[in-house]
Amino acid sequence: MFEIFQHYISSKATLSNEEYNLIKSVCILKKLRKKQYLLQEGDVWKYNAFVCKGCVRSYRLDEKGNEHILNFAQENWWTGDRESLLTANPSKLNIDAIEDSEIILITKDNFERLCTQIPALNSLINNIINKSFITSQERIHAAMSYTAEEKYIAFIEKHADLSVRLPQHMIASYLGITPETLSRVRKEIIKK
Amino acid sequence: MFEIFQHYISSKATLSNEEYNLIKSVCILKKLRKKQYLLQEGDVWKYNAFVCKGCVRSYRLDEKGNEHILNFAQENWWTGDRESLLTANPSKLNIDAIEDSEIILITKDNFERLCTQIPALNSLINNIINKSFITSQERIHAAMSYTAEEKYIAFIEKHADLSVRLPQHMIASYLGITPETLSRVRKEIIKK
DNA sequence: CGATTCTTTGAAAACAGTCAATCTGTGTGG
DNA sequence: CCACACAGATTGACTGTTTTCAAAGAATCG
Repeated sequence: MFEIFQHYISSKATLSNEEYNLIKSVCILKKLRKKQYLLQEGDVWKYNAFVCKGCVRSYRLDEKGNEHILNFAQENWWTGDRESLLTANPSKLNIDAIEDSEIILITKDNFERLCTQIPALNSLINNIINKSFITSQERIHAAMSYTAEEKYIAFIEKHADLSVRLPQHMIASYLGITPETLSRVRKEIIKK
Repeated sequence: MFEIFQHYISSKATLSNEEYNLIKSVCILKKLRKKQYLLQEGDVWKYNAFVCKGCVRSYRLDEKGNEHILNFAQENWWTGDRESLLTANPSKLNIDAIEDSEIILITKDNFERLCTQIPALNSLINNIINKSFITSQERIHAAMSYTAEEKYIAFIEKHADLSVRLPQHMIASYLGITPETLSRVRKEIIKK
């Protein structure tokens, strides 16, 4: 399982064997069954988490109890709650597994230590945060200016891989529309 | 004008006089008249920009030519287009001044050099990006699960200072609703 | 299989958008 | 200093998209 993480890192940076060993020594391996929680609302999140296998989603609940998916994370992507991690406040997020998954966890303290010891890892993770920020800006724009149909088309174009392994109602939740609307949108698209 | 920037930095980190001088030596001062562009769609953005005085907005245009405001930046906040900065792609954003403003620009190259020379500045800016990311996640959630009224109330609660200096139609644009809807929402709120 | 979960469909309702007209306030030029 | 122009805000009537609620099909899993 660590090999997957190592392979990911090596595609982004050049590290020595000692450095990999250093990283490996603080990795916590976690297997999740489908539907199992990685994080529940109210808990404080204390890790950096890397998805080696499977897929997880992070979502919030509104006052009416509706789920709103904020992010998916499949193989070779990061997950967690940066807000709770940084502020140590109880998380507003839930994260659970959409499929049986394997996750590597590194505690905040260990991760920070790694980052000072391995600058390349530090810039790697800063890069990820930058990308995440850019992605969210794009998503805000989509949420504000796209119709339901445009949102869906943009999603399957950008996330072709994800869109085939996710149930439709989760895509709907991610796009901020109801499953019924998504079903109708798809019907319209197929017509064309 | 640099004093404002210096004051901001000193509230977040402790730097030596030489370090401040180093920063000052690469600062480009830019004054903007109201409505003047800082960045226009299609240009490549190459700076880190800090607002000393005034207020700017960044927005995108959709196919119909409607403006959608992504961010405001008032005194002591950063602006720019991180996507264009990182990828060197032409920007999809426009940034212009809502009020007469004074901005400090630092070119990408100079900023990176500063960050390696002054680690505290590096972590300061990483902190900002983290916060920006958290803010956008919050905004995505709001866009997906709030009604127009809830969006507006959340906005004026979170941005009391901004809400009094912005024209209503810009707030509407930021919230992803029409000026007419915002006007009606306000009417409803006053009623209560 | 049987049970649960997911998707589809229909009809009605709600919310926000559009278009157009009017009102308000501000600033500029004569 | 007034008048006019202009940008912004409000209001009304109407439209359209999406939601809601309910029910029926389809698919998946133990």
